[in-house]
Amino acid sequence: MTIKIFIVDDHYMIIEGIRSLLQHEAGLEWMGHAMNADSCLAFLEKQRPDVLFMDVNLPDQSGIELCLLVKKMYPKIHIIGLSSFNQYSFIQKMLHNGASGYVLKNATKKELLEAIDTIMEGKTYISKEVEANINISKNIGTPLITRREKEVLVLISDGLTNSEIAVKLFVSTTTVDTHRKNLLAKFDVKNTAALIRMAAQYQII
Amino acid sequence: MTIKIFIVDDHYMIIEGIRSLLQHEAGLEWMGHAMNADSCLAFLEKQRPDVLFMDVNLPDQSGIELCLLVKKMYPKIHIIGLSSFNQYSFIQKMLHNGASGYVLKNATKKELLEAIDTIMEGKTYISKEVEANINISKNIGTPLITRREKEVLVLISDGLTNSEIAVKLFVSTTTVDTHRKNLLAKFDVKNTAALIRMAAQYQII
DNA sequence: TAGGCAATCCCCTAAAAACAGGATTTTTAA
DNA sequence: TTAAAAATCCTGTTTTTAGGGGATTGCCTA
Repeated sequence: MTIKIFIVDDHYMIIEGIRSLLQHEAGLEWMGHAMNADSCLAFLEKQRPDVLFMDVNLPDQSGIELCLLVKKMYPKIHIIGLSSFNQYSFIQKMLHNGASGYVLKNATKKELLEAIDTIMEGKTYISKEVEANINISKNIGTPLITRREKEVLVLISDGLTNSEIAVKLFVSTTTVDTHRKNLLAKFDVKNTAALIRMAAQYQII
Repeated sequence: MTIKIFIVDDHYMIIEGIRSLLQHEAGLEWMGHAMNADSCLAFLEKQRPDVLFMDVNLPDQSGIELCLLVKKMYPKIHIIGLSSFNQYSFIQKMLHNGASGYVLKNATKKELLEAIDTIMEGKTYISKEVEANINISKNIGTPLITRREKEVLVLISDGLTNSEIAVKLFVSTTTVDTHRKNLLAKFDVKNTAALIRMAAQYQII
């Protein structure tokens, strides 16, 4: 039984890279690629791969959302998250949304084959490099902020004051102030400057 | 006459991707790859490609520095910068350090061939996508800040208050305040939050 | 050698953010 | 369905920034 492989990624070189690494592998069948979420979904309407490599960042829709969608519609498809960044928040979200694995875009052929084997057995594959980072991230702790907190954070970084944010979000200034306090606490910083720098580093803004 | 191609990139898939796109192209000779600056330099001691694709981010040394080094030692090699990010500061630095071109990692085969042709004619190749971004970046204009202002900016982003910065720099708090005011004016923002976000975007901090 | 710029310092006021310590109501997820 | 989490609101006080004015020194260069 051959394992059917499909990939959705907007980077042509990654598609070619993975294809080049896997195409002639025994037991694998290369079904092709899509370069955005829409064409990926269109493809899945007609054909079903066993393994779907999915870029976390797609042009039309985030891979994180697409992952949830695909898993809901076709639960049998095993999804492997694909990203240049070893970023805990992405990995966490992909796995939460049903991905069975996560590999970086600098993975070797050996790693890819290992990933495919592992997830076809129903297990979860996380490359060692990523795993190490998860532990670090858990320790350092990328703050888990809520939707509303993120909204506020973005508006703060836009240069708005509490009262301006309050007007924009139709809430009281004290509410905004509370969100702000929580953000400072979650990021463990003592003022806005440090908050914004960390948010930028974590790529939240 | 065949054009000899070499690549230095730590992402295996990018290497394979480019190889897959170019390897069987008439007139091109694929020399191989290096995955870090050191092995790239070691390779160049023995062989000389005509075109060298160079990742901006390498594990042991930044591609920006490597570019300068390679150009100094082997001026005849044409370097094409390679990056996932359409970031003006990188592009600018690569070109300043002698690169002849800059392409993104989602380039198509056509684009790569165009890039190679263009730079072999001695011209500079910048993909349209990147070019558009350069113009935007130039218009927005990274503010010209002084040494001292940058010092203050970094300390602000560390979360220090004016008085803490004053102690650290052995100056009065009013001095720090003045620098801060000048920073706000130069970045054309009205508070610290927006200042830090811009500084992060411009990669000043 | 004069003008420009960087770096330093000062005063004052108003606005904003940080700190403290609450409370209530919705949502969400186990 | 129920407990936890998120979102909302409040009253205070203190600290820090922002905005408005200045001024002096020293260095570089046109």
